Amino acid sequence: MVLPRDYSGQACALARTLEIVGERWTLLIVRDAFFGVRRFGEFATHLGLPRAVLTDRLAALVEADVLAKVPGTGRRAEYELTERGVSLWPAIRSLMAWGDDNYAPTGPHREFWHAQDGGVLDRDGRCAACDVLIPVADTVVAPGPGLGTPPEVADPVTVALTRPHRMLRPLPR
Amino acid sequence: MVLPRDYSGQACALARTLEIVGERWTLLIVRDAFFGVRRFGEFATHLGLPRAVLTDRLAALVEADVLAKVPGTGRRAEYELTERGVSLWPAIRSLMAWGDDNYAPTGPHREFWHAQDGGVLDRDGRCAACDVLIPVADTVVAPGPGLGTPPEVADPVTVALTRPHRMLRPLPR
DNA sequence: CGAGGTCGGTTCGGTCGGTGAACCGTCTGC
DNA sequence: GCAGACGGTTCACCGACCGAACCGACCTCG
Repeated sequence: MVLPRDYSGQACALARTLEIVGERWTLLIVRDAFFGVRRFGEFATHLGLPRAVLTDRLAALVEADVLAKVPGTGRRAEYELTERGVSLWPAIRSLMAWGDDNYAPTGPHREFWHAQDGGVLDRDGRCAACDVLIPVADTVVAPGPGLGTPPEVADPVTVALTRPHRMLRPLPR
Repeated sequence: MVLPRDYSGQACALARTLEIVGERWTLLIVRDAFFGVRRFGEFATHLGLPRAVLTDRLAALVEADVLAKVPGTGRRAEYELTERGVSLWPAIRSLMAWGDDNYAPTGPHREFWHAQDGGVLDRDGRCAACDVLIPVADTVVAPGPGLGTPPEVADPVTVALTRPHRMLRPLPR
């Protein structure tokens, strides 16, 4: 789509938001960043999108201050969510919840736990055990009942994403 | 974009959601539906999108059971949010809030009030006056400090959307 | 009843973005 | 030093989007 390079004239916060994260693939890239994906190749193999598009999207997200390009190990760059990027979490969480509600007859694809006490989080991010709003960084993402088993031979990124792990932490490599 | 006709292989609730509402214009159409827009021509004039695209999007939303095509006055059809469509509100609200937080230096574009007591709603939809979660149908949408004044000569739909009114109710014509 | 206007929608040609595969230079690990 | 991994670019093809013109059904008014 030219999804959102601009929604000209739309004096609306939603239109402005979609100019940033409304293009094809963009929200999936951001979601993966929440789940710990950080390197170009990891995004490419997990999402299976054309590399030229990935280059374009990452640059746009850095430009918009949603991701930051930071030097990683061995001089390879990594992409890391900024504070602005992390603040997108409630919106992404809501969209996932809607998808689970409507298209996951066997239950949600993923669950979220409070890292400190293991309590399950509701869709607003409140812990069932301690009844407190949990920041994303203290959240563990884990496969839910609706997440089918991945194909026998899956790439290492998909495998790493399918086991419980702390959000925002780089995937083990 | 082929935005989301399919994100093949993505066993993820977010990808599934974006297949439905991730294409260019789709979420803006749904937002307008929340604000009371119901007729083909109203969507077309307010959004300024190609009519062929609007035809396509409305059909897809009806097919996905987000909108329902109902007979209106004088045999003209109207498009109305279904229960499934209404349940998209938290996600849309979150995306708008993010846009306001990051790109509205003078304050939010819109405010939401509890229709019964006039209390201001926070971004989770809780009323500051009575401290209860307010359903969308009991919400009034009103211009906020960040919403610039529309151009002198604005179309009637834009004008109607710029004054406080109950959500989900058809716009006065 | 006939003319003009409104409305919902389709058609069409031009343009733009996405797709997928091949290619390239740098860096890493052995 | 060499082979492979990695991040990124290039290119040709294709489908979606854009904008304007067109169309038929219905409404309104004289």
